[in-house]
Amino acid sequence: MSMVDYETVMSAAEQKCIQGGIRFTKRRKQVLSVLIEADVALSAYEIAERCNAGSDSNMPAMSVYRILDLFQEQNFIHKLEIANKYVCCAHISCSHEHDKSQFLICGSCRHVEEINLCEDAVKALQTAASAAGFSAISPQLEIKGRCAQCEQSEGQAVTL
Amino acid sequence: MSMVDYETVMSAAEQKCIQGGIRFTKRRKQVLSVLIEADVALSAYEIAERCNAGSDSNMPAMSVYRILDLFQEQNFIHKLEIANKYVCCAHISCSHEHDKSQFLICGSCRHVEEINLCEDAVKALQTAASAAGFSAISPQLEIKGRCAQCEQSEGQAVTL
DNA sequence: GCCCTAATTGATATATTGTATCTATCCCTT
DNA sequence: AAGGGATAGATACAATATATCAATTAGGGC
Repeated sequence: MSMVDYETVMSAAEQKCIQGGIRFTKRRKQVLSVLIEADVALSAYEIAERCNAGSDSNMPAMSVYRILDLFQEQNFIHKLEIANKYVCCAHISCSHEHDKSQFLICGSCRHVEEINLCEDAVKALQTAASAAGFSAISPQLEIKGRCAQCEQSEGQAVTL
Repeated sequence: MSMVDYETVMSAAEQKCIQGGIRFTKRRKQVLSVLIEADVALSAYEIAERCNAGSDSNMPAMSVYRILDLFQEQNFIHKLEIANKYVCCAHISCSHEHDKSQFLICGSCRHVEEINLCEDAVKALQTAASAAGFSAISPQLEIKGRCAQCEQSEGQAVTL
């Protein structure tokens, strides 16, 4: 996520770990670093690769999964289920409530924008869900699309 | 999808295949049958299992994937990407344009409802997407939730 | 009807994503 | 320093999906 400041996020994460009685270990720092510096969503195996790229580190994919689980519980990251990939939360260092997360996911370049829908739109979704008998809908909404850059560079060729 | 009539859908599919110069083979009929009769979303391997259940048939999973690809092109089915599962389109036998598909997916029992959002809500999504630089968003929207039945039977235990 | 071609299916291998389980190590507390 | 919980390592395996090439089937022109 290109909009976040590395140091700010890392120290915010560290603070939240301390407050939660959780260690912010070397492994966890590695994983979070990779996610902060990525400007696209990454799979667990891609995260492992990036951790290991050009270094002596040996991050097993299984550790990545464990750390991703922990980070999701802590709201440090989000899993994009339509892509089976992970992104750093755009609001780790804010005091946001994380009561909802809405993502635009570019099907071409995998760039992700975390957006905020207006209340009315969210309510419309909830109303439609209620009408269909769904009393509780997930606060996470994922919308696949095509970012402006890809739209421009590839013209009309839309492969969602 | 419990709301569709088996014969109506099968013959509609057959007609569309003929019109499209595509064969509606035994294999393809098997897969579509299974999807029509399922009231939840199924994975490709689950479809293969059901094709083979209690019969001499030997449907390989690879064939299922090929047929699912074809059916998606023909708009006979939808892939739910947040679940990696497949459902029969609720509108095969209608003359709908299939310009949009919106799904509510129960995270507990996997029951799926294909709904129609009001135009305003759809426009709100598009507006939010445009503001974030996404000029083209997918017409398919997937919302994870919890159906009324699961909500009732499992009380407050929400595991989305 | 027969053959040619294209569509369809069979069969096998492999890639990708994710879970389960058990052991070893680290680090904090006492 | 020792005990114990949190963390990490290691291995196996399950679930989902793609790639590839060969075999078979079905229609269309002769």
